[in-house]
Amino acid sequence: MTEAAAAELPQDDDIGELNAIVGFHIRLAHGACYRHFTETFADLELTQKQVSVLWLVDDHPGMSQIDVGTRLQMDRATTMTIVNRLQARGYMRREKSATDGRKQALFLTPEGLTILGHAKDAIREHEAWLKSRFTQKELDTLMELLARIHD
Amino acid sequence: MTEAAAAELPQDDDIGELNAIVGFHIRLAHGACYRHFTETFADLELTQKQVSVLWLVDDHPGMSQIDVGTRLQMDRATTMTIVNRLQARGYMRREKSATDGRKQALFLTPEGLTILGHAKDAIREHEAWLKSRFTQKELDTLMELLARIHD
DNA sequence: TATTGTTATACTCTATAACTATA
DNA sequence: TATAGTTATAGAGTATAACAATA
Repeated sequence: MTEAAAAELPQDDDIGELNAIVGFHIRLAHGACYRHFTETFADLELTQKQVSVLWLVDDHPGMSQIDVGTRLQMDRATTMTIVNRLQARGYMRREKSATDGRKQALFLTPEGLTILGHAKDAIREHEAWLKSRFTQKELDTLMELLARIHD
Repeated sequence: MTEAAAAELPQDDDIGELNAIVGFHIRLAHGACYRHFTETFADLELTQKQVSVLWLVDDHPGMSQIDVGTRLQMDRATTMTIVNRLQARGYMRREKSATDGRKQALFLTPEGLTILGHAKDAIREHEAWLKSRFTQKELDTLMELLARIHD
């Protein structure tokens, strides 16, 4: 790099006015998490959303797709594609709901339970990476502030 | 919903153990921002990433694609697709760099400057929505904590 | 050799619209 | 009428791999 260019671009990570935009920092932080998550889960071949759905359905066996979508803040159609993928891989099954014929009841298969176990191990690793830069008090603050955005 | 089902699913937004995962809150907060941003920018038909690139190139005229990618934490190929789209819409142009033949120098067109002006207005609206739930001190804290994740 | 841009390719998330079945 | 699931479709971001041009 020439001296003129170096003067023009003082630091490699200088983002100028964008630095004052809150939404921009949320986006960058999310991107960093996304990339680390993808690396951590490369062997399991699971995405953040897929793990969230597996975890949630394991917590609430028999829940409907619309419920999954509501809790994870996804559209019906978006939920559909994710459940389809998990079902195609043998991790989840659909059953007609006994109480409401419009709904499908979702359950993990034994294979789904196994992969969720591995996923939770990987999540612990991923969370440790994320938490390493904060004190517990800072983590509590961060989660409380983030919750105000998505609630 | 039956009483049994209501007991099974106490709250529509109960996400169980997932609530303790930091990465999950980042994802949800990002999703909420993403959706509000998309609504706010529906008329302009610009995405978060597109606005970021326009803004950054306006701040640093003549910067290269690799620089854009580094600062916004994107892959070379990812940067490529976004710049292609902005160029196809007439908002940005490429010039061969005078100092390094491998690089392209990026500039906004007059149309790009105009749309960026409108985008900055929309950003103010979006940021106001985001900031409305925080005090200034909380905002400072939030941005500082988020920066520790993406730096 | 390393860097930058480019092209081709692929996958996931996201959503809208329209249709079917059920409440 | 409203809700839930389904299908089709499309756009955007993300990345890897391979290649060309340049440093």
